Order: sequence, then structure tokens, then C-alpha cells
Amino acid sequence: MKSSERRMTVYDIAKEAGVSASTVSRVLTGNGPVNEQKKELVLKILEKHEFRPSSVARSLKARRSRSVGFIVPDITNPFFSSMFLEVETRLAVAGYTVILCNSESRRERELEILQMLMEKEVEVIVLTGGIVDDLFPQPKMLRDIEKINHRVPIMTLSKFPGVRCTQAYSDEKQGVFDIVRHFHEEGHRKIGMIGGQMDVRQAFERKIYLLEAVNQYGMECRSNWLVEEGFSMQGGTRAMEKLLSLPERPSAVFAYNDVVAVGALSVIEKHGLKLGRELALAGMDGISLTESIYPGITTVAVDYAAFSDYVVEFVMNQGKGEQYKEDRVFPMHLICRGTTNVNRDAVHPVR
Amino acid sequence: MKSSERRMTVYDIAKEAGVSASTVSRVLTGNGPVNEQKKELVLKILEKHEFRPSSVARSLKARRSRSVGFIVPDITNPFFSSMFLEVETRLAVAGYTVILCNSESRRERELEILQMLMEKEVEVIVLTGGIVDDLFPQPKMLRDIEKINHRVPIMTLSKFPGVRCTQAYSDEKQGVFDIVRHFHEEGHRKIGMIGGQMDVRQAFERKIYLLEAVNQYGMECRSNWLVEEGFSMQGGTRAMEKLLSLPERPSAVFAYNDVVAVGALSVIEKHGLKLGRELALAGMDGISLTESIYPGITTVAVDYAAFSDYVVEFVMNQGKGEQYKEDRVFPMHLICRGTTNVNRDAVHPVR
DNA sequence: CAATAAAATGAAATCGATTTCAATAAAACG
DNA sequence: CGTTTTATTGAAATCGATTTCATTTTATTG
Repeated sequence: MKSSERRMTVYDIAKEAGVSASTVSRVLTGNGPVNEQKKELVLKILEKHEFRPSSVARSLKARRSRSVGFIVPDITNPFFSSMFLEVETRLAVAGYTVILCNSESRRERELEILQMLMEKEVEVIVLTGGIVDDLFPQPKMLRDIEKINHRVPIMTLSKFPGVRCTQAYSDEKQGVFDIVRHFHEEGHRKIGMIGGQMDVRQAFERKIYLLEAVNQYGMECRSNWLVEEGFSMQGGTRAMEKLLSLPERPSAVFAYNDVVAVGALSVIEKHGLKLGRELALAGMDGISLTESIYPGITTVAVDYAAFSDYVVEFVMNQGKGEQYKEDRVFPMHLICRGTTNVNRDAVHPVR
Repeated sequence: MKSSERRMTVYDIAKEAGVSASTVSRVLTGNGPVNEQKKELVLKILEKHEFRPSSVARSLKARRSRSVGFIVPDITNPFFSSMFLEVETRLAVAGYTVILCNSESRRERELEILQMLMEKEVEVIVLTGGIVDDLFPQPKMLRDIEKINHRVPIMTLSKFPGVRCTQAYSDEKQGVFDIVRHFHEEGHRKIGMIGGQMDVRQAFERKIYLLEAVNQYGMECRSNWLVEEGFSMQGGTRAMEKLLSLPERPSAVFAYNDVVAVGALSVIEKHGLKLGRELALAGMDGISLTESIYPGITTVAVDYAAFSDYVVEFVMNQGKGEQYKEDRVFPMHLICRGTTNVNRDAVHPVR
């Protein structure tokens, strides 16, 4: 098992086959003609040594790394892991390799990662839920991402207004409005929101949308019914606990995402509140967990397939033609489940 | 935004600074002495162009890719995503990049991935819950992994008996026994198991352990109380539904992993069974979800920190010294929660 | 101040595969 | 049979950074 052994190269193969390295390379890539017998001989020797050409050397010459970078805030969030699974599976078939990086929703970390991925010469960087834009984008940040984008195409899976890079995102405004309308139809008039983080644009925007919707439907939302506490399950738990400790509280709560909703749900159940009637809850993203726990969590789902198709298409089309496309907006769709359905108990046995 | 523009190289920098490429390289790496003023000049020019050396070229010369491959069956499973998060975060600090691949628990896919990662010349391959060994390892498979291991060190995070590669895994036998003992103490005598897949050794082994434990504690386990249906939440749901449809059923169920347990839990609740009393449930892995949903799921947890420390240590020590180490076995620890605790309702308000 | 040690530097080789280019051999043609 | 194509081939250049090696410059010492 000595790793000191030098790696086999095309030259070694060439020598053994009594041909030149060029010929071996031609056999390997299929570029250029090779005498049928020599080809077979070379193939036999390649097979014998189980020779695999170094893709590092190959990348250097070809100026193509056949790899892409994928940045997520936290791979532990099922929304991101599902998205990654879809994308990775499809890109793998096409011979691409995906480098996954966790940014922890920290701006410095994100920039470090972008630098690193550029050095690695990935062909595309997919930035999901990035925060580079910041809520109030400093000019520097904007420059950063555009400069980087100048060298390696970036595709963001969330909205970065004003940044010149290919963007794909869900129609979150529509999604939030769908939820609020649903709350309204179920008779709720006092709405709260949990989850999110001050400096993340996406969180900020969803909050704005909520307020707009609440306003439009003539409902109420007090400022202390907006509890942040981040994007995690634990955050959802903390936020809901804070919310429930208030003297007066909303009857319906919109969670920043499904993960936060799951964390919040346990608090509601622990407190013995009647779901849907005493306290309704809805999340966002449409992760599979929302339908796998009882009672199902109402959510607006993103179109995973559409997203990953688009990402794969973008990666595949790199080099050929345009580098920058119009924003692509996907609709979200509301899925009503137990956490907002007051008639739930009629369907399933009473617990 | 023309990407046709040639990439900047050390030579371009060198020319602009009026020095040789070697000097630029010395500034870049810190190897070898450089005149203080020239150094500053070069640094200024590097800064000006935001020059980043190509790590592809660097890897070729240095014969070190500073990247590792991480193979999981399914990144959507929180066990794997948590493990990945821990490992990636730590390796990133050390300047490593991690390529994540989903094997879907399919043997051919797994071998394809191993080949691909070798070509990419990753420095280490981490194989979590791999199936290369197969339940009854064909000689070919064994040869395959050992041949691969001969070139790039493989570390497995599950047991591969007889394969010469560095292995780290939990003491699953102890874990299963802990659970069964707990079931016994809670008064259960009829035990079932859900989840898993025929040809995956880990699943097979956990089943064997369960049967041994059941036997040791003088409990009962019928063959139709062992329902497989894979490793997913949906699988857990299906399996539990099958189990509950039986005329006679166990009073305690061990789920192959926590994800399966979550899927099963919803079925139990839907059927209105009294958790812990009428039907107890326990999983394995210790994913955070088990404590974030109500009622908490009893589980035996792996030591994530120990695992990831070990992985990082292994990666860092590559090249220096040994390539192959003794198996490392970590203890698991039982965490009792609502799904097995009959007194649960005394602690929390009645729902 | 001569002699020796230490510091700086660039040209060229290197990593491993691909590709260009020119040369050769074989085939086709008139 | 001489000439033009076409098929094969290998030597050498290339990708971009690092490193060795020999050389020059500067500093130190007796």
C-alpha cells in the first residue's frame, strides 16, 4: 500500500504499448484516428492497469474543470439538501462533480467560499439563499459578486436585485399572499411571523410581503408578533415560545420556512393548543417533512423540479452562447394540511 | 462579460512587475526569499488584478488536490447532512474543498463515484454507509475497493469487515441492545422492526442485533414484524402502515434509523394509538429532528463530534505516515423521549 | 580588503494529458 | 508508374504554477 509509488501516466502506457503518448491520448479521448490493432493493444494495456487519466492535468489543458460549486447556508436544511440532491444527481450523469459549501449565512464566509471556488476553477457557481447582496448592499459587496461573476458564471437561486447574474427564484410574494389568504379564509385575523434574520434580504422580503398581505386583507399584525431567531428548527422553537409567552398573541403564524415551522409545531403541541383553531401555522418551501409528520404542516411549495432543471440546463449551456440571462420566476403552490385545517379531526380519528 | 478573455497568469503579473514568474510564485507561496520592495510591488499588482493562482495548475505540480470526496447514500437524510456539515465546515477552515456525491444506495452508482473521485485525484474518499461490501461480498467488489484504496486512501464510516481500509463506526450492537433493554424495562415484550434494505449490510446487521437482543431478554419477535421498505421517511410510513394492519402486532418498534422513525410516528399518531403505552417507537442515529418534534423520539445517538474529528484528523494526516489504521469504534448513547416514555404525560400537559 | 557566507533572482524543467504540426506510410487516381 | 489524397504517427508545445539550479548580488567575517 505504498503511496510513494509514482502515478501511472500516459507515457508509461505508451512505452508498454510501444507507441507514443499522443496515440494513447487519441485512444483515450477518441480524437484523431488510430490504427485498429494499435488501438486494441492500447486498450488492453489501459484495462490491465485500470488506468484513469488524471482529470487535474486534463482540466489544466482543456481549461474545463467539469465541476461546479454549490453554496448553501446550511445543508442540514431539507430544502437545500433536496435541491442539492436533485441537482447533483443530474449533473453527475453528465460527468460533473459538485463541490458543496456551507456558508452558515455569514457574509465573510460566503465571500471566502466564492474566492475558493473561483480558484478551483469551477465552471459555474450556484448560490442558494446567498446573502452577498445584503439587505442594504454596500457598493463593495455588489462589486465583489459582479467581479467574480465576470470570471465564472454565477447562478443564484434567490433574488439579488440589481446584480448582473443569472437568477432563478420563486414568486415568494405570491406564496406569502396565498398563505395569508388561506389564513383569512379560515377565519384568522391576527397574524404573526417567526424565523428569519435581520440582515438576510430574503427574510426581510418575506416579512414585507406578509405585512402587505395582512394589510390588504384587513388583518392585524403587531410588531412584537414578529419574532426572528434565525432559520433553524431550534430557532423556530425559541421563536414560538417567545410568541406564546406574550399576553396577547396572534391566532395564525407564518413561519419563515418549513424547518422553522417544524420547530414551532412542537411548542404548540407541548402547550396543548388546538392546532388550526387556537393556533394555525404555515411554513414555506414544501419540504417532504411537512407531509411526513402528523398533522401535516401547511406550506407553499417551491417547484424543485423546475429549479433543478434550470440549474442543470444553465450548467450544460456554459461556454455556448450567453452568459447572463433574464431572471426566471417560478410560481409557488399552496398545500393545505393539518396545521391550518380546523376540520382535520373530522378526517382523522381524534387523538 | 466576455469569458473569451484569457485567464491571467503569474507571467502576466511578472511582466507587469518587471520580475520573473518565479519571484511572483515565491511571493504567492512564501517559499524562498524575496526582496522586500519587490515583494510589495508584486503584492500591489496581485491585489490590483485580484489575481488568484489556478488551483488546477497548482494541484498538478504539487500532486495534491486539496479536495476530498464524500459519498452518502442520500444527503436528504439528516444523519448524513449533519455529518457532512461538521466535516465540511472543519475541512474548509483547513483549505480543503469537499465533493459530495449521492450513491442512492446503489452499488453500480457507488463504484462509478469511486472511479470519478479517483480521477479527480481527491486526497481522501469518505464513504458513509457504503454498500460496496455488499451483504455477501463478491470477490470482485472486495478487489475493487482495495484496488481503489491502494491509490487513494478510503475511510469508511460504517463497518466493512475484511476490507483493508480505515474504518470508523458506532458500536451498533451496543446501541440496539440499549434500546431493547429500554423497551424491556418499559414493560414491552413484543418487538418489531421497520426500515432497511435487503442487500445493505448495515441494515442486515442491525436486524441481527435486534434478534439477538430480543432473544437475550426473552422477548418475542415474529418474522412478519420485520418490515423493510428502505431508509426514507416515506418508507417508514409504509412500513408502519403494514405493521399496524397485521391482526397481531408488537407493542414496541425499533426503526432502522431516525428518519424511518419519523415517518412511522405520523402513522401511529394518525391511528390515534397511545405512544409509549400502546405502541413504543425508537430510532437510531440521534438526528436533531428527534428532539424537535413532539413528542420527542427515543433514539440511540452516534457521537457526531467524535466522527467528524476523526475524519478531519485522518484527512490532515494524509501523506504523513500510515495509510491504514485500526478500526475505530465509538459508543452510542441512548436518549429516552416521548415515544417510549409512558410517563410523558405527567411531564407535559395532556394534549 | 579579500574571502566566505547568505540572500535574491531568473531560466528552464516539471507535473500529466492534449493538441498542433510536420513527417511518413498507405491508398487512390489519372 | 508518378502524383495526389488520406490515414497514422510521434516530437514538441501547451495549459499555469512551482521548484530546482546556477548565477549574481549583498552582507559578514577574519
